[in-house]
Amino acid sequence: MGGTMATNVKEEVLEAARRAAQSRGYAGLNFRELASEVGIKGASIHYHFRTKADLGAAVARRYWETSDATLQEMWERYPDPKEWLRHYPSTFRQSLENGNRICLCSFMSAEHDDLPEPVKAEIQVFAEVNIKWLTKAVSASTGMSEPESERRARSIFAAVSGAQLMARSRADISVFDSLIEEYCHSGLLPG
Amino acid sequence: MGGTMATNVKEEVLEAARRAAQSRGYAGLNFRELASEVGIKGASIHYHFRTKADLGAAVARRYWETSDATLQEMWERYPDPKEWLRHYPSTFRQSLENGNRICLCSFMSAEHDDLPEPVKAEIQVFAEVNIKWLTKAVSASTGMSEPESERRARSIFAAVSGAQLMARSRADISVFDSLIEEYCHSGLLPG
DNA sequence: ACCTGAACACCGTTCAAGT
DNA sequence: ACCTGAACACCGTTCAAGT
Repeated sequence: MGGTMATNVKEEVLEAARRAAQSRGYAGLNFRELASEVGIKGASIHYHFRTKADLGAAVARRYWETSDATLQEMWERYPDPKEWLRHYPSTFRQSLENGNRICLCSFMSAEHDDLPEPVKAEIQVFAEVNIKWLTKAVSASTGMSEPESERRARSIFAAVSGAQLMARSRADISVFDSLIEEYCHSGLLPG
Repeated sequence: MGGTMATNVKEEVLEAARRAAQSRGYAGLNFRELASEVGIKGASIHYHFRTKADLGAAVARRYWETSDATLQEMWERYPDPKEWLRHYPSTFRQSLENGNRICLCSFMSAEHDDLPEPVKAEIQVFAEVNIKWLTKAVSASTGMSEPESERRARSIFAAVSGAQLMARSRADISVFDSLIEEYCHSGLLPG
């Protein structure tokens, strides 16, 4: 009878919204469709999330929190810093595996001009969390200076995002793998 | 008098739609708004473009045709193949300069799942045209083998797209410049 | 040939009402 | 506490009808 066992409608909406937003963006989110997935009516979502902007911001916040946790786990799982960078692209690969979805941050970066401020803010945090993690990983595995590591971290983040986007446009995950391989080959990513 | 002097409503719609799509995507295109920019009513656009899908496909086709012409000009303007690659990112930079817009292909790649087939097809051609051009530029300036050059060309296209997307999310063109610089520094782009 | 009014289906949102 | 039907103002899209 613990609270954790109960189905939580709010959580289900949040999860359905995340999946939808990774497929069709913030503009593609709609209350009536999300509601029907969860088994309630469109109007009922407003009980849990006051506005669409609130839902979008909640989804984006949860998204970077999850990413943060996943990256921290990689911290602990692999002893060698070089492993960190080698495994980083797999977090983006998983979105593609999961219904050819892309990173929420990438989709919402494209939608930038039509996004409510609070949503933009949470999306920014996702990028910052990833870049901070990458900076440490680059620094630890190459011995680059801190500003150099950050510049490299940013370029890795942008390049991996671009690879994911291109793979989605072909609906072909092997495109992603080839691009990452070439990033390694060219020197952007380590060996 | 000459047909080239007459204002051409269809052309104006096409141009307004391109600008809108680079800001807000295919989903963000709307007939009433485009029409009011051109001075007609929303419904009138359907005389020139049967459906939104037809308009989208026409915009995307025109987009790769223009890109193709621009790239061919670079062919002729610069004698040294190394200049070709150095100038390639500037075509993406211009979209950012022009109202923080992004490449139509990038936005529509994100929107992949909600795109009519003919639009997807034209967008694919844009990527192919760019990759073919880049392949020649890489091959001519590095002496890499043909398959190696194409792999590198694809990774440059993906990475530059990602850099543009990230710069848009910050609404800061200097982010783009820093990323390109770091691509050069890392070896993805030449020196 | 070129354009429009009016209708349609759908959206986010609100709110009084239900349990 | 949690959900709903109905209504509202608005949107993109369509099509028969205008000139």
